[in-house]
Amino acid sequence: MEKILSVISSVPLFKGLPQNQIEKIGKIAVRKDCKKGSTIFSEGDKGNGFYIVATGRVKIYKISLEGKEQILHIFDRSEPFGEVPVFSGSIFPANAQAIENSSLIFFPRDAFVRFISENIPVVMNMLAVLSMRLRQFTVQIENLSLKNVQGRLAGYLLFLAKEQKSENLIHLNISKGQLASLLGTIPETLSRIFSKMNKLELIEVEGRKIKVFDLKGLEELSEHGKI
Amino acid sequence: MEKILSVISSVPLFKGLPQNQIEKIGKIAVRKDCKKGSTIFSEGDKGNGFYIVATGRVKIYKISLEGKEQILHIFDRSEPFGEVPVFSGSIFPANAQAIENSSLIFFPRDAFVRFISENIPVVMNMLAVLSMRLRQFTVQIENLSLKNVQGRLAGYLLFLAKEQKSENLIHLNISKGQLASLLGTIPETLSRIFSKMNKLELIEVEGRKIKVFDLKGLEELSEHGKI
DNA sequence: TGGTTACCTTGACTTATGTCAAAAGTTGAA
DNA sequence: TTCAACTTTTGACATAAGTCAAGGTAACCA
Repeated sequence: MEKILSVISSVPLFKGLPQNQIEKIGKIAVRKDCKKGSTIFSEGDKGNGFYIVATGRVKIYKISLEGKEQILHIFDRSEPFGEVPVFSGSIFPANAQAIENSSLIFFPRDAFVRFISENIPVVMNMLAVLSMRLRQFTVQIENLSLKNVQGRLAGYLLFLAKEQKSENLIHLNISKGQLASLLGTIPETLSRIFSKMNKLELIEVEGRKIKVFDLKGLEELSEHGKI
Repeated sequence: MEKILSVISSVPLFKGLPQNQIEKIGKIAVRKDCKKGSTIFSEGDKGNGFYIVATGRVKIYKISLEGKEQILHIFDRSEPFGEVPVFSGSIFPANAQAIENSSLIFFPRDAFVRFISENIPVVMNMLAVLSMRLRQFTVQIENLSLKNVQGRLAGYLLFLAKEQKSENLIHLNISKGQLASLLGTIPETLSRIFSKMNKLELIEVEGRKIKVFDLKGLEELSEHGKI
């Protein structure tokens, strides 16, 4: 039980809450463990609450009738997901699946709404979370419609480099197949673009490790889709 | 001044507010008139507040370096837009332009935040608004990545038919060029797909009027991208 | 009412990306 | 260690969608 509390108190969503409020919300929370590959919820399911990732990772994705997958987002430790149905309507707009063995904290809708209804700081934090997410989605829509796959990949590599604070060596945190889905393409195309970037001497790919030779070139590619 | 109040009181965002609160928020609001084609804000601008459409229409869009446009959303009467910077960071993530002569109501950030900081119902409404928008964006990302242009157009026509409660005759509320941008394509491609749908005897296009002959076919197209 | 501007359509061509199939590489459990 | 099950790569090919250029239509203003 302490473990839940320690996660809750480290989550930006509950930043600034006094200890007694943290404990209050800890009483609402329920721990759920998910094995890698297990489904957390599916599009159309009734949303009776939302989640926070305690450990592991979760992908949010859509599936076409033909079976093609588009990943909307991958959530890491201490990030909340699945809040949309809490505040609007009641069904999840997408699917969620654990991509690693994960431990989640679940907040049942009614209890949570009751809690925040008297807690302005948390509501304001939640507004900030949703706004950030909207911001990210505008970027994703822009990427899908205004950039080619090469530009999207370059942009993602730059994002990773920044996140990992490493300009020369970056590490893919998901499989290439999943990366393809996140970038809105298929593994074959992604593979071809990787080897193209190799030939252009921008990067060198070795499994999940990527050596970056030409950061400027990647930036160029990310902005114009070509060099 | 009464006009602002009448708009505010009809807006879902402020639904359920008592009259004295409506008046309070009316004192915060500022009216801004925009001619068709005028820019309301640009991506990267500092966001000092958000807007509600009183009359007219506004498009939110992104532009690539090459000049291609992707419309993210078109906002109608009584819909709020530009809230993201109010709650997260400070710059607008996209551009806004009036596509008709429009009258807007502007809410300066600081005064608005001060107001809702003591007004739980409005914050909860705002959470609902942002959640709805996230929902819409997930659909748009799904459309862009998992459907072809034909499928996206079919889906949009079905959406219009529903909105206009008319299964046989629908009316495009934007120019075909703008529709192309909303669907993530270019006018030439859109034009070709319209004439293809004509040949398939699904619809008949006459300017902005579209006669629908085969609703089932459109649904098929929207789901599978082909018949 | 005529003319200018913006909007829309059509045709010929190019290209990025997807499809299908098979080989090569990698991983992990028995 | 070995075999089976994934994952990734490669090749040949198909196709949706974009580009460029030109012509047609509709809309608007003076």
